[in-house]
Formats: sequence, C-alpha cells, structure tokens
Amino acid sequence: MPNTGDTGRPNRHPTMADVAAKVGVSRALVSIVFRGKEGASQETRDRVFQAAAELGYHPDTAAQLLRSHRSRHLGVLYTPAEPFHVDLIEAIYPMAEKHGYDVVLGAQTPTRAMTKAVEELLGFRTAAVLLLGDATLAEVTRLAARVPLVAVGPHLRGDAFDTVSSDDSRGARLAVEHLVELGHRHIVHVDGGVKAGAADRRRGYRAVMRKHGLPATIIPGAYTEESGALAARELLRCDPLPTAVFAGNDRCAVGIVHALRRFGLTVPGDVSVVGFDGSRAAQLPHIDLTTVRQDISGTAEAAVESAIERLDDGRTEAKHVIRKTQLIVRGTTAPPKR
Amino acid sequence: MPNTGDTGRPNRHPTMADVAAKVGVSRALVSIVFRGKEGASQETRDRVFQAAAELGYHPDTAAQLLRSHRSRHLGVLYTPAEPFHVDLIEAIYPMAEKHGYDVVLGAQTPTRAMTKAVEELLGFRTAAVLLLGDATLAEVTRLAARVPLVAVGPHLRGDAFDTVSSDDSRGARLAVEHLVELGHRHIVHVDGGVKAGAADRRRGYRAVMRKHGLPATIIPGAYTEESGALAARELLRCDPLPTAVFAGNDRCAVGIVHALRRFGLTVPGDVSVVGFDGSRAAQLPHIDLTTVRQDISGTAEAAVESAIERLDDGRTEAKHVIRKTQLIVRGTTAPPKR
DNA sequence: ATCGGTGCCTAGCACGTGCTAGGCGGGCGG
DNA sequence: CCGCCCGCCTAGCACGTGCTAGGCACCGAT
Repeated sequence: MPNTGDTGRPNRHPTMADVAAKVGVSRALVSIVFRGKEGASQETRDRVFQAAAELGYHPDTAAQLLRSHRSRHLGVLYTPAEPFHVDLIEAIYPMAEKHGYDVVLGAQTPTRAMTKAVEELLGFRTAAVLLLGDATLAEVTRLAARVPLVAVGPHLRGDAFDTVSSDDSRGARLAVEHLVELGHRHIVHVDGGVKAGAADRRRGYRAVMRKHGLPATIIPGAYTEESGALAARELLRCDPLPTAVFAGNDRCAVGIVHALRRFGLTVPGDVSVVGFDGSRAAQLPHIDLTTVRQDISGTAEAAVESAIERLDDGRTEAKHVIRKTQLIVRGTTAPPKR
Repeated sequence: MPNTGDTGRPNRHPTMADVAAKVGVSRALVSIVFRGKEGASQETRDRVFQAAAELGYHPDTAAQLLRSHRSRHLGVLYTPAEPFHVDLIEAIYPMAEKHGYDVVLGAQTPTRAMTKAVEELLGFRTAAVLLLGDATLAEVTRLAARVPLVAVGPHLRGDAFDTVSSDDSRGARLAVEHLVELGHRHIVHVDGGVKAGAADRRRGYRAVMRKHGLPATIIPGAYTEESGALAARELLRCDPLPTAVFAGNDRCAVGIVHALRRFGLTVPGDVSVVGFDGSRAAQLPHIDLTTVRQDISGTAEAAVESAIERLDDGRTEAKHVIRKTQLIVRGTTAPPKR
C-alpha cells in the first residue's frame, strides 16, 4: 500500500530518483536540496519539496548510513522497566538532537541479554553507544574496543571508555546525615546488592553511622519495589522498630513506604524513609519521597557530550565524569516520635 | 578504536571483503556462509566464522536493508513512561524473534511528538509498524498509507490498517459487577478522559450501574498516578464517602490507593479499588490490586502476527482483533463495612 | 573579443551486501 | 572417450544515497 504514486514501481517506497523525475531535474540536485546544501535555486527547492510531499518520499536511513559513514545515530542500551533509565532517555533525546544526532534504542529485558541487544545496535553502526545501568569491566572493555562507549552509572575505570556516574557515597552521607539531624538513632539501610552504585551507598551509610557512634544494620535488597516490600517485612520483625530507613534507590523506597502504610504504620510518623535517584516516581504527589537526586538532565548531557567529543572533536583519552548529588527533602522524613 | 586488524583501513568496521581476503575466498562465498545458504563446504564455513570472529566482523544492517528490501524489522512506536507499553514491548520481542524479525523502538515522549518518531521509524524502512497507544483515525489512516500498520489499543476501524484491542466494555462490566456482588452500592468511576478505551470503560460502568438501579458518578481523570491522587481528594469531599472506586486504569488506581492510605483510610477496609490493565505494577506485593487483566502476551502475539500475515502471507484486507479481558481479584476489594 | 568567475546543475563512483548467472573440476553413465 | 551433473566457488550488477569533479550559461572586467 505504500506509494500509490506514478513511478511504475508499485509497493515500493519512492526514492530520490522518483522525486527527481517528477520535478525534471537530476537526482544529485534533489540530494543537494534535501541536505540543505547550497547549489540549488530557491524555486527548485520549493518544487522538490512539493514533489517529495506529493510522493510521500522519505530519505532511506539505510542508504544514508551506508554512504556516509558518520552515522548520526547514538545507540542507547537500556532497561525499559527501569524508571530511572526512562527518565534518562527522555533527557537524552533532546540533547542528542541538539548535536544533530538521532537515537536508536536497544532494549535489555529479562528475556533478552545485553549481548544480543548490543549486537543489534552494532549492526546499525551507531556512531557511539551509551550504556545505561550495570555492566562488568570486562563487558565494557570488550564493547569499547568496537565502538566509542559511554557507560552511565557503574563506577568503572578504564582508558578505553568514558563514564558518567554520580557521587553515590556523598549522596548516601547526605541522606543519612539528614536523618541523624532529625534525631534518628536507629537507622537501617536496605541496600542494592551488586547493582550500580550500591557499594558506594553502603559505604556512605556505614561512614556516617560510625561517625556518630551508631550501629549499622543492613538488610540485603535490590533496586525493585518487590525487594522494598520484602525488606519492610524484615523491618517489622525488628524490636524495637527502627525509626528510619535509607533505601538503596527510589523503587525500593516506594516499596517500603507502601508496605509500611499497608501494615497500618504511618510514614513519616512511625518510620522515616529516604530514597535515592530522584526519579519521577519519587515526586508523585501520593509518594512525595525524600530522596537523593541524581541530576538526570545533567547526566544525560554529560553522557551525550562525552560521546560527541569522541565523535566530532576526536578525543581519544578516557573521561570519567562524576555528577554531584543533591538531597531533596520531601514528605517521607520527620523527627522520630520515640 | 574499532578494527585493530590488518585490513589497512584503520578505524573502520571490517567488511565481508576483509573476511574474504583473510580466508582467501571470494566475498560472495562469505555472504553465502553468513546467510547459512548451501553452496559452501563445511571446512570453508568454519574458516570463515573463525576469521570473522578474529576480525570482529559484524554484518552491516544498513547494507543488508538496502539490498534486501524485506527489512526483517518491526517498528514499535511507544511511550517509555507507560508501564503497560513496557510490558507489551517485553512480550513483543520474543514474538518477533520467533518469526525472524528484529524490533526497532520509536519513543514518543512529551518533548517528542508522534510524527517525529514515526518519521524516524519510516526512515529505517521497517517492514511494518506497531502503534501502541492513542492515535486518531486520521493519523492512523495516513500512516497506514505508507507502511503496513497495526494499532494496539485504540478502538478504531478502517480497511487500511489492523487493530488489536481489548473488550474494554465487557471488562468494565466485570469489574463493576464484582463490586456490586460484594455488596457495594455507592461506586464511583474515575475515568480516562479521551484516552484509548476510556469511553468503553465508562459505558460498561454506566450500563451495570443502570442495570442495578444505582446512581453513576464519574470523576474526570487520566491514565496517570497523579490523576488518581487528585481524584482521591475529590472522593474525600463526597459525603457519604463512596465505598468503592472503579479506576480508569492501573496507574490511576495505584494513585488512588496510595493517596487514600496516606490520608489514613484503609483499602479495602474503608474503600475498595479496582484497576484496569493487569500491568505488572498491579501485581507488586505492596499493591496487590484487583484489576481487569488485558492479556498482554496474547495482545503482543496478535499484534505481531497481524503484521507478519501482511508481510509474509500477503494479507491485504484489514483485521480487527478483540482480546478478551479477565477479572483478577486481589487484595484491594472486599465487602463494604458500612 | 577574451578571460575568469559565479550560479545552477549533472554524470558517475563509492558504500557493503544479496543474489543471479555462471565457471571449473571431478565422478559417473553411456 | 564423451557428455552431463553436481558440489563448490566467483564475477558482477543492483539497492538508494553522499559527494567529487566537472559542465553550461551568463556576467563583468580587461
């Protein structure tokens, strides 16, 4: 059903040649017009655009990629179910566009390993790849040998790739100091296991607790609502009940808050909760979560710019950016009643 | 950094020609080997794969697309922030793979209109496009003129495109009947405005209320947690407080549940809540939402198969699939106390 | 009148791959 | 010994576009 036009080639997308024939000029001239280069009269430009619109012509990305090796595409490998990634992606699009790049998404799902998604992105010959989320040093290094790479999130170092990460340790200290200042003494940390940043957040928590001579208690968790709900059950078994919880990330914190409220406790009345990420979910009015914000648009900007520097400015040495974190006090923290 | 091999063309991905040269055969033979066609000895195949691995060769999707017009790619237009879409995508990947298709994601975000995302997908010459979420008949029809199209969600009809939608009216009736059977008489509906399926869900709600001689009350809403939280505030102003709420979708329901609990009410003790979608968020243990499930993997399957039938089997007449919905009774509904 | 320049346009190669039309050698039936 | 087939392989065109190397007409300066 595409192309009901008069090119004599039914069921096929019209090409530049079709547009050129319709206008009565050479194909090269149509190419010039579409690239906005000089060398065509204004009248011709108008007629070309007119004809293209009538034919429903659209440039063939495959042919453009094939011919011009600069692919103008950034590959982004992400996990669709991760709200923080979703927020990042929405920030990455306009940044990439500002630099004249398109974005190709590669989804990493439970049924679809990272390697598979990577192969697909590489097949598209993306100019660079932004890797959101977890990855081992070996994986990142191997991938960086094949394409300029920016890893967003994991605290890795290497000369072959760039990273953008946040100051997780400092963020964690801010969060716990906030709780201590409110008067909390019995503060538990539900951690993020081996996920990106979890180790640093644990470290920050331990450091502040030690500094104030308070006992550190860590409940193993993950970056999911389920793990938060499970951890909340653990909490309820504690006697006395902790007065505050520092969660590994926002999703976990949300799970904790809801589970506690469901069990009849109030937040922050009975228990204060702090999250980590500053995801959009945390701002929702019914959640209103106190959290440590990672500057999402700043992170997206740094990641895109790292890639662009390698591509357009020819930078080859590695660059490791660390973004500041910021405590956002909202409605899930208050002084302890007990 | 790519290609540290010995092809004499630094900084460029190796091609079939490089592999062929390394093995000492023609490029055409390498092509045969990679496509798995007959016409190459087993020994040659092994040597080709070996050389390709050493060079880090990966087929160029652009060139493949350009040459073989069958693109083996399904474009999926979706909204990253929509959990229901995310669930669908995770189901679409394996379905597409089963039929030998790859998936190209096109993201529709607040800063990125549908038309823009569509242009990008069309640029990739995807064999077909699956359109998740809202769209007007005009938009869908226009798009369907350029590419085989399957609209998932909206209740539209036309001869130029396929649709997969769910029986929203029946689902709504199931939900409301469930509440009536529990003994609820004062049931409010927070609707989804003009979004996909919202009209049918309203209709189903009204029909059941009328049938039982109960007054229908509709609070305008949307398919978001925010709208649910706002609607909850409206609810609290009602006197007497309704004993049950039928929400337009799960996100809205989640917002309602959390806001109610935050205001000190219990769910389902004081108010019962039913959602719609059967999204993964609804199953989370701390939510445990009674909801109307739309069969996600069945929907994904039907959508992919509709596309495949047009592409591989040459179907041209439109096909409109309606998937059954199913009531899932969980922990947010109970008989009214009052 | 000649020359160089400028504005507008075109011819044709290259990109990496799929695929058609063969080519070459050896075994097998006649 | 001839002819044919078959297994393995190669030459070369085509896909739609970017881009280089021009070409033609016209204009102003010499």
